[in-house]
Amino acid sequence: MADVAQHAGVSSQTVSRVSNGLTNVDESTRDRVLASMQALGYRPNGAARALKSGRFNSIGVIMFTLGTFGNMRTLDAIATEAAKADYSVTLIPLVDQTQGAVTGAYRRLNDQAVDGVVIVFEAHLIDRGEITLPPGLPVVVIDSNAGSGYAVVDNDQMEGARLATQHLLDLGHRQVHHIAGPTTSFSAMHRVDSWRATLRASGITPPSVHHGDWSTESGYQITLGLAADPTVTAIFAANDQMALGAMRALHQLGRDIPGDVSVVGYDDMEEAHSFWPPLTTVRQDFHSVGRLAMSRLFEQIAAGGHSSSGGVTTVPTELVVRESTGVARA
Amino acid sequence: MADVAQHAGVSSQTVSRVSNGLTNVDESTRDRVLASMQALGYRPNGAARALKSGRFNSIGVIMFTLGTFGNMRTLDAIATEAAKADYSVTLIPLVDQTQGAVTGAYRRLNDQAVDGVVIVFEAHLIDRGEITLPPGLPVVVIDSNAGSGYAVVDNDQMEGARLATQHLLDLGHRQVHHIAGPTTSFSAMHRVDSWRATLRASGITPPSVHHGDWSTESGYQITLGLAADPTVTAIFAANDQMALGAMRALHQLGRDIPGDVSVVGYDDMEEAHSFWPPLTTVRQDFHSVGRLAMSRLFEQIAAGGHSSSGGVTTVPTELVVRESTGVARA
DNA sequence: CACCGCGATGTTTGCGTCAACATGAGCCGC
DNA sequence: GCGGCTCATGTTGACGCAAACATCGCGGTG
Repeated sequence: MADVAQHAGVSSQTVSRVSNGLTNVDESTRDRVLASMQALGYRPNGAARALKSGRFNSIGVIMFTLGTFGNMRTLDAIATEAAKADYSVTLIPLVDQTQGAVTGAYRRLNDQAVDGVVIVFEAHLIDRGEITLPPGLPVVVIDSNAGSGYAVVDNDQMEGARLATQHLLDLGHRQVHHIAGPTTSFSAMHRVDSWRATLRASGITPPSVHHGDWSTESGYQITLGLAADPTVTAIFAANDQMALGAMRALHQLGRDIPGDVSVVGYDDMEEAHSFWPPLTTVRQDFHSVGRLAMSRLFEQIAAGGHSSSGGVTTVPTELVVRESTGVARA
Repeated sequence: MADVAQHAGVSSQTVSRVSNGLTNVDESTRDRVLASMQALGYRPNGAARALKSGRFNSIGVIMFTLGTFGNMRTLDAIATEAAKADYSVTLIPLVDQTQGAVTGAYRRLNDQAVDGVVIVFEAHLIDRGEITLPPGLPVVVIDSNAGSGYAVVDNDQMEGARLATQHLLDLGHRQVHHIAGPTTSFSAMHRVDSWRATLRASGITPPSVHHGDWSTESGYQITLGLAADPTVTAIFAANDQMALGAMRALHQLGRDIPGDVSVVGYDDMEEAHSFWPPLTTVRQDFHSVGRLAMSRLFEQIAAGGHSSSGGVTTVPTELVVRESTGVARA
């Protein structure tokens, strides 16, 4: 900066003013400074600026895996929103759920300069004390609803599962089987609860639940078992991948979809409308989740990080009916 | 930091030494300092550290979209590698390809403190001068091979397309049709070139190419047109999504896969083995790409960012044969 | 016993920037 | 014509940390 100042024949403070776009600089001086900046290839040092201002214009995102459709879409939305507000996004991946990995992320979080964090994973790890956040740091949790004091933004899991289950009942199916996500996932457990409640509301005793691990393979294996029973006519899978695996198993067993068995997924990933048959599924609005998470985070940052508003913001879900569901056989 | 020093009855420099894990501190002193740090909830200020050291322990990733399978897998690998080396990853999304968006990212890049950047998009934008990187900043480009002076890491697109095409020829198909990615993508164009070359090597005149936009929908639409011609027995799609769309169109038209038409994809996304039928595809090793990109970037960082080694590192691809391809009808 | 060396710790200084205050030149109005 | 005002610009100091250097105490050595 001093070099630029000398080159332009002004003081460094004037360079600072130009670089920050302040108005009280004479136009000719501004031009001269800009030219010098160009000539010397000057770029402001973000670290020094952050040091002075105490703001980093950066938010951290903590997640276990980029591998799931939902996380990815959420991250995309967060990054987009952050960019609009002139914030950058720093990724803090947790390689696995062991204590060591969590501790490492914690250290990286501390070292790193962020104004706030978004946690995209099951927050019970926080509750169980397996991860500790610096006090006073603005935090928003996505895709979970631990009873923690943190702000939470989530898709309406209860409503989504209800819509899916009710849709199958409305088509005349007498029973709806559920391929759930892992028991460690709050989202998965909410969908299970809501599926059960919806069946009970229609006077149906819920069958036993089958837990997969979100993968197509687990959906395939579980369905191979389920479909051995010819009375099974309706399957609700907790995500589109497991629904895809289920459909593969049904195809392989020669069962017609939806003639013999109806299948509903969850997520509405891009590919779902091109599955064979096109998949009826519950659309999650990840973009809104990301947007709302960011706006709640920005609120906290603006408030100095002291408003520990632990409310839950819920984003509505929507059933998308395609061709993998049909009326039950008579 | 001063507070901690006073609380522990030492100088701030000793606190600094403890915080950086230097060895020349008496054990009792270290314990005392650590206790004080805990008690006062002290966490080091990354900005100040970066300011002093000139290192940010952070690398930037520039990408247009998180929405494609390949980008997401690559990002995952990069984040994992970075974490191992104690670097964090800062996302710099480019909302669209307009000049404005690129300029915005450029500004953000300058403001942001990064030790190097990985560019995950078509680098011809750099060549065309639509984006300018600060001189001396270590750069690695992924998924492209612009003739720019930058280090490039990429999957072996030529080999992958050759494997796919040759596989279909080996099965006895007399002609292989290609659903390509958009013309703006280097990867897509390489696959086109290699597909053509492989056909010509067998004395076959390549048919006209059809460009999709990577989406299932575009694969579906193009295949609807292609399959109107009953002599079409083999389709090679430039990614798995378009292959999925192609299979949907074929199902809809009542064509058997692979009895009537064989389909090959590209990427080997998780879901591909659960498509119906399970998709024969070319597996790209995104993890290796991310790993190699990071190691080349770290080399440059270690060398002070001055080694503009513009070499291309190629990662081998592999054909995964499943059930969407079969011998040609007699 | 004077001296050296070494390891633990303290002191000083400056990284690049910007807020706060200081300066100084031009302008207005009475 | 001079006080007071505005606006452009310069000067100073501080943000939190760590490199470089200074100091201190202790044990060993000739």
